[in-house]
Amino acid sequence: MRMKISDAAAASGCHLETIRYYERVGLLPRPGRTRSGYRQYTPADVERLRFVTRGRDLGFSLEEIRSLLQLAEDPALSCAEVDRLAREHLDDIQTRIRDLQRMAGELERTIGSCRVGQRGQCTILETLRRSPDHSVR
Amino acid sequence: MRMKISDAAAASGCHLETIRYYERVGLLPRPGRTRSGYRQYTPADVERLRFVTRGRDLGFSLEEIRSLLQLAEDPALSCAEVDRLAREHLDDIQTRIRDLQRMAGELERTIGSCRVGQRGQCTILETLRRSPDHSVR
DNA sequence: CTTGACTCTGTAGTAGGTACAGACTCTAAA
DNA sequence: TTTAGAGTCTGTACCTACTACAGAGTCAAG
Repeated sequence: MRMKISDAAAASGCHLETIRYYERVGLLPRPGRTRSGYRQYTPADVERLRFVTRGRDLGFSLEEIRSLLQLAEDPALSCAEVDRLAREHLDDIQTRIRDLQRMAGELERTIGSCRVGQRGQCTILETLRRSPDHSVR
Repeated sequence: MRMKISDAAAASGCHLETIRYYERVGLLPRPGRTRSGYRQYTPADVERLRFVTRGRDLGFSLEEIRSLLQLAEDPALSCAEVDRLAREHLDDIQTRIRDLQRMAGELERTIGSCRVGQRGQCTILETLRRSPDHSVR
């Protein structure tokens, strides 16, 4: 039933040192210990760990996950609040996608216009020297 | 001709403390000083700063920018190496875009299926409890 | 001569971990 | 029984790319 940290790591897909880190920042309750001081994890701990790693996979910050965990434990289950958090996070991700797409677009155009070996001028370096191209933003 | 750090910041669009940081990590040469110890920047320094901030805008890491700066100063201008760096970076950005798009997709589906106020079950929290949905990856 | 804006150095903090060192502990084989 | 190897413990340092001070010195205007 109870397992050591390496087993909890294997069961949750979470790196062993990351588990200790989550405990330190208070995202995981301090687990029980064997007489010799080894941490002992329950299946509930593993579930919580999964919840955290799944949240990380979806790009939530640890603070957001902390809130989600509280909401998940709330018996009065404030679903509207969960919904708000998720929508805000989605907005944030979409902003990041647009930023990266802008970067990718500029890089593609720059790389595309580069004739490797052309004497003297490297268009990529010229792009970096130039001020930003506002026509695309 | 020579200017103080706040003027260099204004001229380059780079935060004042960031300029000192770039100097500390060796991305910017140590500038001259006035008798009283104030840093003095030349237009060439400002150009270099712009190059760095522009690189950052395009998502390059400081290490990548360090390499680009060296290549830019190389009289034998190894354009192929610049090209390789830029393409690798573009690849990296595209990977990040795909990751974020996967997250956004999952979040959208989850949020969409959530009927706020429905008794008992919050689909968003259920998604977090469940193991990842591999059908979409 | 004082006031306020600027600059200096050095250090600490941010997020989300990762990577040790050095000391214990446990298990299995010789 | 001893001993080797694997696992675990705590504590600290490191990573990126900055930002934000504290406390001291400097400069220009009124």
